[in-house]
Amino acid sequence: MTARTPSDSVRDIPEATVARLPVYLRALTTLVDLGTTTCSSEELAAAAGVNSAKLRKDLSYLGSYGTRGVGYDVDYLRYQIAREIGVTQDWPVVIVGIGNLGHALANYSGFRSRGFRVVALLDADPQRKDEVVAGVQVRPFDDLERIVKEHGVAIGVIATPAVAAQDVADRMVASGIRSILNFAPTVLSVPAGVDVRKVDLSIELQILAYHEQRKGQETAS
Amino acid sequence: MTARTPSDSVRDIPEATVARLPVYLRALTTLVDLGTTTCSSEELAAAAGVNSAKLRKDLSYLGSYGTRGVGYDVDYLRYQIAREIGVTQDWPVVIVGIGNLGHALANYSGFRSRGFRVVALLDADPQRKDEVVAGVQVRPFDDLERIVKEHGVAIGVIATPAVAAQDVADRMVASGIRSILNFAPTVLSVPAGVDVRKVDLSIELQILAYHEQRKGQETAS
DNA sequence: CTCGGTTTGTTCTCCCGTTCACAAACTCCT
DNA sequence: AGGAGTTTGTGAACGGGAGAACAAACCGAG
Repeated sequence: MTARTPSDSVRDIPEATVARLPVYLRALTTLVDLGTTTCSSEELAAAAGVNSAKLRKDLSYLGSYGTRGVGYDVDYLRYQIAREIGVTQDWPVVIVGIGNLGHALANYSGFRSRGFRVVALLDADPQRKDEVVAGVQVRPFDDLERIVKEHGVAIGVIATPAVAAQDVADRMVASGIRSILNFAPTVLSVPAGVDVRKVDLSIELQILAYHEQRKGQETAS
Repeated sequence: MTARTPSDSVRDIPEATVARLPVYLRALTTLVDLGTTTCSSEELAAAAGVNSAKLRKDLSYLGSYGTRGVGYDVDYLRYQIAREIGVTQDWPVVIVGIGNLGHALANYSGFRSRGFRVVALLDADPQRKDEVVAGVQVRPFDDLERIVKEHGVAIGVIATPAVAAQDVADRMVASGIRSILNFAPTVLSVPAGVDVRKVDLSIELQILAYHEQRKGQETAS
């Protein structure tokens, strides 16, 4: 991963905790919408689907934002988590590959509501140039570099077929993008300092199939 | 989780390993397409993006399918992993919620090629009843029970808005579905014995944003 | 002010997963 | 046949995360 200098005194939050913070954030937002002003770790844990001890330990990495004997102020805690994750600021994002999945991503409201702004949709197919998806015009892939520079894009989403993914990733890295969310079913190789997260739709199904298969064997024994 | 009886002598594969088997399967399929007949753990690990020691340990849970001094027979190993996961058999699947994401999932070729067959697309909106997506006609949600029974469906995919997800899950469970892949941004509560896996598009982006934010702080310090 | 009830923050222990390192086993060349 | 070179499978050390359990801190009643 990235090297840390000794002077880097930023609190070190465990990776497992980082992965759960967005879940807590969503649960808190739901509670705010319900009009709740205060909640205990037990309640919040139930809403987030985790153990309450785990939740408390996770939150303790951010600081002491609760009150003993009372619980957490929902709105205050929500802001603190949002700030820690970084979704209080605006994150410009480009999506490459406007197939079925690209369409779905461009229209996904969960992005905009969490500080992610889709500034461009790119596709290699010139035929799609005139299309407008979710209020954003599809542009040729070659515009990538210009758009990244112009909007200060740091995060790129790859929703292309597998064969094109590595090329797209290379171009993204060359343009200055340092974080990539990859939906293509390929292992991407990127230089150190660039983060890649992978979402694979069929892998999740295969994991379910494995367990399902075992369930069947169990009842048969 | 599910209770295990003492007589249940099925090899116990660690969860972390199960999650990686589909990755190996895909890497092996790529190698087969390239005409490779044999590969070392080092090569396969590189193709799958993991450590070679981890790969060997993972494979050792399935049995001894390699040859020391030589490596693994690509085609043979591929079949063994596929059999272990259960993708050599046919898995009928229903998708509920034919919005943008449902469309993308229905059209995703990665499902069919791995033993998953979409037998039905369901949507609560009666207006969509006549639509045909990926060669499958959209049907009303109330047909769920009948279709599950008729095709012996064990796996359901939820691609609805968040508010509808819990209801859909309840109906799925009532119909006999025991494995659910949830794309809706909600925590589902299901009875014991039912597996739920969650894919959340915006959570992955938020994790990237967190790391991206820290990168910025680092260069500034 | 004191005491009982409640809830957080944290320590401690246990377990799972990762990685190293090496013996066992196989091939090929001489 | 024997030895050098490879590569697998696994034992053992190591690190991180999960959960239980408890002390510290807060509120409210009397």
